[in-house]
Amino acid sequence: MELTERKFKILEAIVNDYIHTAEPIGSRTIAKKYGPGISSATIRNEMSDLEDLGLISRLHSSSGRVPSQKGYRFYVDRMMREQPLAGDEALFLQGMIIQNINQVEFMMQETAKALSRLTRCPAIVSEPYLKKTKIRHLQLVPVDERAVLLVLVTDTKAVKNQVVTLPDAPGYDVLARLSQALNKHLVGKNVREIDRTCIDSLLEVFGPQAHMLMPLLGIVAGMIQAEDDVRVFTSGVKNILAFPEFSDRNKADALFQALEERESLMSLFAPIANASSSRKGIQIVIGDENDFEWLKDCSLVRAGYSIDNQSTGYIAIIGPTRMDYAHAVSVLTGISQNIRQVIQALSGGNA
Amino acid sequence: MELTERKFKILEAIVNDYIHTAEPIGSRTIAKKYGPGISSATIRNEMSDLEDLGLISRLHSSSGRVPSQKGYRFYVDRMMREQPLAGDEALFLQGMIIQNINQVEFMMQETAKALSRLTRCPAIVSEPYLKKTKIRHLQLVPVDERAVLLVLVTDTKAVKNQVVTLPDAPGYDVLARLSQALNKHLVGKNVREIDRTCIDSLLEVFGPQAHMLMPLLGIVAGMIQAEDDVRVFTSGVKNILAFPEFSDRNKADALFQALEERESLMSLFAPIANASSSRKGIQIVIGDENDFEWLKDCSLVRAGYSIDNQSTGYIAIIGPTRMDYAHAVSVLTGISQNIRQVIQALSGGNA
DNA sequence: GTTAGCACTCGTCACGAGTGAGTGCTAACA
DNA sequence: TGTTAGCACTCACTCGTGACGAGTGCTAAC
Repeated sequence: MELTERKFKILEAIVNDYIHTAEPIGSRTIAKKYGPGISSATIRNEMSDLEDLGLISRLHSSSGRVPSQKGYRFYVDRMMREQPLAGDEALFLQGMIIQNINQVEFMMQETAKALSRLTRCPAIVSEPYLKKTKIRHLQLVPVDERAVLLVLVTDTKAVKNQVVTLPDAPGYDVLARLSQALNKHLVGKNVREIDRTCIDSLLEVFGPQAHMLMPLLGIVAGMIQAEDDVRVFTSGVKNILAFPEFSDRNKADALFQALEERESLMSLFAPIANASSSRKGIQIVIGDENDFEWLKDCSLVRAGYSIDNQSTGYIAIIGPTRMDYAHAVSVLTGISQNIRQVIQALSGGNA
Repeated sequence: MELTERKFKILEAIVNDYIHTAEPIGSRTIAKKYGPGISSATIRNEMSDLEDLGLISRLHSSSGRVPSQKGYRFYVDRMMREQPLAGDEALFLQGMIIQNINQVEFMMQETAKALSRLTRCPAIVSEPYLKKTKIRHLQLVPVDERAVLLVLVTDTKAVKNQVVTLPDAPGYDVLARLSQALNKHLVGKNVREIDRTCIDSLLEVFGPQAHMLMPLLGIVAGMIQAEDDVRVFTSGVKNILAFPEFSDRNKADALFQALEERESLMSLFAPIANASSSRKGIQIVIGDENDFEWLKDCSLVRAGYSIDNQSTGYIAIIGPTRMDYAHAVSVLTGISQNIRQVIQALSGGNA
């Protein structure tokens, strides 16, 4: 779709205005902003064309125009300009790299908070997805006669733990041997690398007491395979109330509900099938393009954050389709870089 | 304050009605419900007396009456009847005692969910407060050359962990000795019992390498002393939107804000100074009785849950002053008993 | 192709009448 | 002395109406 320079500018004016005011834009308003060289009547003609193209629409016959979903998509793909973070925003992010953060959980929560504060939208952050994370250490901690706590440390210093009940009561020596064997064979591997070969050689080494090993292996596999174990953090959910498009109780309700449920939050981080743009690693899904009913009135802007250039977790915000995409993109870019720095610091690594 | 039988019944009718309808109650409405033996005019006279006593009030000169805060307090302390859980509610709770819950975190979240679902109010649940919980096991897990992960298991099977950087790089043997020493001297103790004497004897035993022990002791102390480490879970925050008294955006906003911040949530579990009733271990704080500005329009109903009759954690709900106190009390009672059962199962103990 | 002018549409706001739920007061009654 | 019926009064709420204004499309002139 090609537009004349003037139509392009008019569409841009409509989108920008509507993003900030949530009010339909009339021809006269644009004529004034666009400069004295053009009359409102001309703008009206142009707007009529834009409407025919499906880029803008009207709420009723005599209202101003609002961008359509197609219009937003056009804007995001073709018109949105890169926007540097405002000075105070950049400073805010600087301050976020707090020293002595040694709990991934805390860092995630703080990230979500920063994200929602800067964008004024609900923010969702998922912790690093273990699938691509390596096991750094495994430890068995006795809890009960037959129960042990299996602690798994990843290379991002995230810690998972689960109590496992063993078939026999393991002596101290057996526990030590189990620990050693698990570490020897599993440390340094990610999920893909824990395959049949690996497990077989582990069982072989352990010989007669292999039956003690099995439940542990199951749990280790479960802990890293199951997406279930990835924690998701939200912040600023109430921000949706500030958008007039959610003043309808029912719409807000559905969103709130979804944002409280882990399952629906995880679905935000699924691969995106529908049309969406990916620019500098930022994906934008607008309105109907979303797969889930509760998101049809919203747009999702998300980014993966990465360690050593491997994507391992997601940050995202949700807002009305009218949201300030350009600003969202710059904030997400900034924050995902931030996380990378912090995680690298955490894992004590040199990038 | 003594009331005649009739005034008592009228007040009761007003409170009960208002709790369920949120509409001011008129004399005629009461006359009809109260039975045919009394006229609305008489009720009006009685209501006038109740108003003089400060138990009910009017929104404007010709409106019906609503209970005042003092009226709710009177109701809670003197009139509220014990109410058994409804059959389906009891069943719901039964179903909650899920097998194989071996993560305290998950259990807490489920509890909050149940609480908010049954009361239709925002629910807040704090995990067991370590101050009264005993250390079951300590473990040092190597993470880096100089960094170790300190894992602390409590007798409720809750697990805390934190990465500690040591002054020297500890060898494997040193780590083992550290682990042993910590366990020998700290296991089975709660915070009060980790005193100077305990620490001194620990340092003495360890002799020349005491400097390695100090940072660890600091962290252990921090982990259990700091109330900071108690996690708080919420659920059903959006429920406040269903109450007409929070249709005002600003009121809802303040509440949402507070319910997202750990600090304000923790304050809900502080000792209660003001007037409040405690009945079967349930505390009720009504409106202005609350210490915090953001709670002045709400009532708080909370209960401690306990293991071996020691209070260790809290569950609570927040609602409008008009909330259904009797029902809240029965739900909180049921759930706190539930938690006790689950935790006992978790800690593998025989009550 | 652009623009001024004009008739038309439609949402919003302010106003006023009507309605109904509720009250207090008074006088009569048991 | 307590209870009740009747009545005048208050006040929030609803609904219809008219004025207003922002916006449009169409037409004719430039």
